[in-house]
Amino acid sequence: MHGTAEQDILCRTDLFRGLSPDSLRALRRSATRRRLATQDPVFHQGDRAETFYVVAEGRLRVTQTTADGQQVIIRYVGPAELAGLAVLAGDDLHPSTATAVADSEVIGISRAVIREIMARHPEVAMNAVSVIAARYREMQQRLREMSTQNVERRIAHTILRLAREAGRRTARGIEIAFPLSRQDLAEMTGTTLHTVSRTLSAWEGRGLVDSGRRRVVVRRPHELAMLADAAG
Amino acid sequence: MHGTAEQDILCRTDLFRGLSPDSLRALRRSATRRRLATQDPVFHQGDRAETFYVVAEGRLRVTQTTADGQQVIIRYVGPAELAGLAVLAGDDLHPSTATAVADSEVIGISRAVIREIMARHPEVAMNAVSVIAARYREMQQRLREMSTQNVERRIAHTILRLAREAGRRTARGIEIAFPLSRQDLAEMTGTTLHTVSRTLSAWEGRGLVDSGRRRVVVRRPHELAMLADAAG
DNA sequence: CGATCAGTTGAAAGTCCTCAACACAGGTGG
DNA sequence: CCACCTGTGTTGAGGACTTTCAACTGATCG
Repeated sequence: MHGTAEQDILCRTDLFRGLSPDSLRALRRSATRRRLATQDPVFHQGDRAETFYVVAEGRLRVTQTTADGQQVIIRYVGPAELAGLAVLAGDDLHPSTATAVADSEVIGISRAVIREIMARHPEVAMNAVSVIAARYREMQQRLREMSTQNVERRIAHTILRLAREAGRRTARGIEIAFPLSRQDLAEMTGTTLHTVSRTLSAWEGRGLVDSGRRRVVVRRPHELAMLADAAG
Repeated sequence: MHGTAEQDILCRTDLFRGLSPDSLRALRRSATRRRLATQDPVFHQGDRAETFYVVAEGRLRVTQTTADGQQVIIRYVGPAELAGLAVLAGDDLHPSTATAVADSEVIGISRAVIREIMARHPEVAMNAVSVIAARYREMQQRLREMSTQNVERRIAHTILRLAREAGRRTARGIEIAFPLSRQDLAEMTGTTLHTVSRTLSAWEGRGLVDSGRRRVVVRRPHELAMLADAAG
């Protein structure tokens, strides 16, 4: 059962798109599966980059910590997405930390195996180029947001993005389907948890969102999007 | 003469490292060379991504413009570096604009050619992964700076980076070897030209830098680095 | 030599952060 | 079962940092 799910996940990733069933089977044999509880670490910033991971189920948070201990969230990684891209590039060390934010299952693939696959199957190497280029573009967009938008718009954009990636339709609106605290949002938008709290309170007063302890529901996505695209 | 220089540049890029002399010769034949004067555009945000460029000489500025016309500088690109990475990933459109900031020479390579080379020579595709991953890491670092540091430290980091990439030793200190205005620095650090001007004036008063019309010289790199790494 | 571009600086205003105090939920252990 | 402890969230007050607005200076270029 799980074996099948695993293969499904692998062939549904952008990275392995187009790889032959035979190669996928071989890959699956050399991959390791790991179950994670909430808060379990996958790898740490500064670890040797020996293995990267495909998320089969659940969600990881990828963070970087500065010399003086401040943390920023680079990204959340969901099913069929990758964590540990440094391994694809052959870098020595993981530049970031990955942690499960929900019960998760990941498939680990070693540097040796993926490098060999890329060397033998150029289409996989070219997929890797596309995957990393997509992340690069994402990062450019966030940099642009950080450079040009005020805090409120950045929070709005961030919540809308998360709702798109990990939203669950409910009676009350679109619920972000993993625990998300004020502090988390602050680390994604370059602000403080206090400012996030004030902003969400204001939105709650206007009926745009409904939020509480590590929980955010977007009640009026369209109005929130208007706010995100307004000047300022 | 130029032919030789051109081949030198191509085989000195990280992208084509390890490619055989024969393939390099073939590549050189299908590449186009273009001379650019200061301010000449190379490609525009939104253009079809048909060609990417290796800088043979000079320097390009890569920017993104927001819907409301604000500009941010993604990066400066110097000799042996690439502009137009979207082409490598097979994306449809250039997400950014590249412009010469000095008299330059670039070598253009079409999407069809590079995709074919990557398909035939997996080592080039893997090089491409490394090149883009390095850019991704750079972008992560800048995002972290934007998220956690005040304006003064961001400007300090930015100037030190430019001095490292494009610095020229002079009697007075390390001079950034291309025209760089207050506005440019503002677009790299997410602030305004006024704040950059005030900051540089203060530094000038302390003898850290020497700057003027589109010109920055770092007089005391070490002290500037201390400032860049201090808290705040 | 006039027009334009780049830079400087003061004053006022605004955004956002810091500090502080409190509220509330959920789990733990007595 | 309840008291406590910790993690999370809220909100006020004050202040720091940065922007905005404005006026001015000097350099560059046709």
